[in-house]
Amino acid sequence: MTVQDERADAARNRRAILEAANQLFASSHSPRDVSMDDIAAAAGVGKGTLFRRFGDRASLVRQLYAIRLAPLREKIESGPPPLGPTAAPRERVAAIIDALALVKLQNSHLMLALEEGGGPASSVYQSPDYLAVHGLLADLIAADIDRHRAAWIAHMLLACVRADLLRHLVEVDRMSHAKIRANLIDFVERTLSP
Amino acid sequence: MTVQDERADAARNRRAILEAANQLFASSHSPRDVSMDDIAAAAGVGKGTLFRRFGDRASLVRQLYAIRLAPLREKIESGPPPLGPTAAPRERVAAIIDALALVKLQNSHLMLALEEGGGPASSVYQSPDYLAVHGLLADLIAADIDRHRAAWIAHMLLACVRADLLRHLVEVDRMSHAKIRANLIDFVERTLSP
DNA sequence: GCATAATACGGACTGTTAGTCCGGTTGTCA
DNA sequence: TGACAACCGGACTAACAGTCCGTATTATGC
Repeated sequence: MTVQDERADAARNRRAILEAANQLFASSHSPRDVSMDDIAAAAGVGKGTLFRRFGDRASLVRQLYAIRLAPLREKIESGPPPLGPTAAPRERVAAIIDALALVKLQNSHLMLALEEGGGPASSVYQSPDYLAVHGLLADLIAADIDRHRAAWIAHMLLACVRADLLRHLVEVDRMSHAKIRANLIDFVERTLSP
Repeated sequence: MTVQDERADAARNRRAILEAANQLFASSHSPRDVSMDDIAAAAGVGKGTLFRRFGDRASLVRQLYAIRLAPLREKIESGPPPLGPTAAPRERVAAIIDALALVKLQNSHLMLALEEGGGPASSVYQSPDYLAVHGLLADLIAADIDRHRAAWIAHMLLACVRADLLRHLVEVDRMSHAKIRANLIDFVERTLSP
């Protein structure tokens, strides 16, 4: 057992917790309805174990989020066009926004938990994930479209795919996923045009 | 004393509570740092009084918000152009977004409290205020720009003036209020152009 | 002024939650 | 197999939103 490996029981519990948390968030109307006690109980694990593994609620949610985002991250970092690095900047920005929207639509429960519960002073905007995608978008926009307003435009595009807005469009405005994505792509293209 | 008037002590306490709450939210880093006990104590009032007047935390925050928003609402409903009803739709939309951003920048503490703490399942998007301004913007956009995408565009424009985004732009990206508003106006105009 | 009833007050109380702590247990390795 | 490090569980704490009811204040009719 090398030093950074966890013990077998620890690994088993970690998986059980992630699984249970994901399940509970998915089947709850609001992330607030899911308490840490609920998650521990559903995972068949003591509360102490849950908190020792994940530190606090926000970290648990972030790990769940990271797991769901990993495939997209992979495609963006080293996949084929239009998401990968060899795509033309303009198409790549549109593809990234569309893919983000898709992931958020498909995992809205988790995304809501992430954007909501963060923690006292923790803004979504300071999370490594937001910073990374914002930085990438800003670079792409700066390279091809508008050097001066790149950071600004990147923020605006990301504001348009916030999980709570998407959720509202789906659940209250009854807009289909397809229509949301079509509108979004159109919107991005207009925004990126001169 | 007519039936809808409140007793003198009740009126005094209501004002004290609103004042104290506003003060506390303004001087706190995050709305979460301000508890209802804090507000009651600062207002020199018992907790029961606070909850009897306002029902719950979300209502209190909404009332504070409504007070700050009242002047703008007034200008939009019956003021002169560019905010009032006689303005050309395109200019009016831009003016409304700009004015909203200004109010939010000037009252960021309250706006954060509103967008954050809402309540279990209460989305910002279902509040009467959001619905009202979204409806107005959608109507204006439908009348003059794009009938088909009006509701969508209105949502996107409002997403761009969310309090937490504005706060991030100010406090982390160190963007000046003037620059934010300039970028925003430019962005809105581009969005509303064919 | 004063009696009276309606109204409002305050703070002790409840229920729930995130997060901590430590005595006991289990897995790993020699 | 034995020893020890890592891990486990759930009782515990602190803090919070929201409730309740005996007491105090206010308006009103006389």
